[in-house]
Amino acid sequence: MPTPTKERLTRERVVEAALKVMDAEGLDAVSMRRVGRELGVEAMSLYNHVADKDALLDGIVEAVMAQFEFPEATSDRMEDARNAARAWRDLLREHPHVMVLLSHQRKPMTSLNALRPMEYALGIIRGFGLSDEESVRAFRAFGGYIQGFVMAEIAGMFGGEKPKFPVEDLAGQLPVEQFPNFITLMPYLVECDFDAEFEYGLDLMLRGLVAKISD
Amino acid sequence: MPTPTKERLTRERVVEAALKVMDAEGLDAVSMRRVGRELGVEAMSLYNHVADKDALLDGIVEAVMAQFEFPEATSDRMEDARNAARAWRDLLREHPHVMVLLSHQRKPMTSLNALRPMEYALGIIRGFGLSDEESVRAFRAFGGYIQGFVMAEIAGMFGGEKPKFPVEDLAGQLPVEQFPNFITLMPYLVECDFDAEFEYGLDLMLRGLVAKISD
DNA sequence: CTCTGCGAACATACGGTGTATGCTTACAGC
DNA sequence: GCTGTAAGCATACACCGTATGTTCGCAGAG
Repeated sequence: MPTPTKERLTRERVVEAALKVMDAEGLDAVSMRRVGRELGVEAMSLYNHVADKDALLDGIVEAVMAQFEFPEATSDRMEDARNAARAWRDLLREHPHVMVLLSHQRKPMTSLNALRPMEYALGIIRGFGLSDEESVRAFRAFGGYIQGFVMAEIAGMFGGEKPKFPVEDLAGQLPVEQFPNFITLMPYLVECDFDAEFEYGLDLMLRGLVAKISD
Repeated sequence: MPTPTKERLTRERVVEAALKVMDAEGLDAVSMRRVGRELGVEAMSLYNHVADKDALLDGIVEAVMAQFEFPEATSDRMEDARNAARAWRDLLREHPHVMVLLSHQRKPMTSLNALRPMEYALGIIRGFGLSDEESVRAFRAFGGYIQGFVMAEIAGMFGGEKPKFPVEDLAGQLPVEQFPNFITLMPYLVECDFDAEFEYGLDLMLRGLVAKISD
């Protein structure tokens, strides 16, 4: 057994360390030097296992995808769909900073680990009995919704707990006559029960889907 | 009249230059030095008009929001909703890199310019006759979908034209028995008519909404 | 007109970043 | 034990955000 204190570097260990740093200190903290330090190694040593920083970031995304927890199937297709959506949301929320990485990706992900959750979701959607083409469309629509919702959730666009919508600052200086809807809805805009809101939008899409199917 | 070649710097001019650089060369190109050069000025001069780089990036987001083009109202609520969604998508696609900025925002936007499109959308949704609380939920659901779809679209997650899904590379090495759905749907996953797909998901949500209303 | 005051623009410097290049070290196979 | 090879390291470069201190140009006062 080799000395465990000086275990060899591997691509996996490098990516894992980078993910750890990102989760703990944010995306900006993920520098080659910082990740190296996390592993007790100089920055340049990482390049023996990772082409460049972009490749490292890609590795992080892949590693996160690999953590997707496949929900158990139930007897209810609707519930399966909901569970899959929830699992995807949970995963994104567990690693909030991957959202930024996803948002400036420039190519589809192709690693098996990244594809497996996709395969899983496609299976569920096909179960609804849509045509192949429409299955793909529904898949993308749901994917878009989930990702977009979580992005807004994480980014704090919905107000909610995090920084709280600065109503008091705003309400005063807002030209009332120009923002009637905003002002009327302010009480509900200020707070946000993320779970409930997520389920609401999910329900919207699912209802639309069954409506489309029964055409 | 002051010499036009040496016009004074303003916050507006700085932000505008930064937006121009971002659109033309990407987000990474937006550095204080680069923006300064765009204006024929040293990097540090920018700090007379912008607190720091984060404030500059916030300014970019705000400037983009201000470009939102409000569609004319029609006699059809559904069509109005669709038009608003399309306008929002168009705006995001015109400045693809703001997506990244939106995704690591940490607070709601509060400038009037940023709020105006929101006010507009809230008005349309309230027109459907939902309760105040439900109007907000629907607003967030739609917003999530649109943003998420465009993010996936821009990021190239859908394959489509940009880098084309590397099917040939993938199809060969895919463990076929583990990815039956993926392989079956591959033809539709490879190509993507973004406009049509966007409309499909939008339709899904709108149908769900009317279904919910007629409960 | 000069003088003054003040904000805008600049110059410099510091500690950080990604990574190209070349060196050193340690281990695998003979 | 010797050697080839790859892993890890040290150095260096260009660029980054920005703190700090200086200089410049113009507005208003006398």
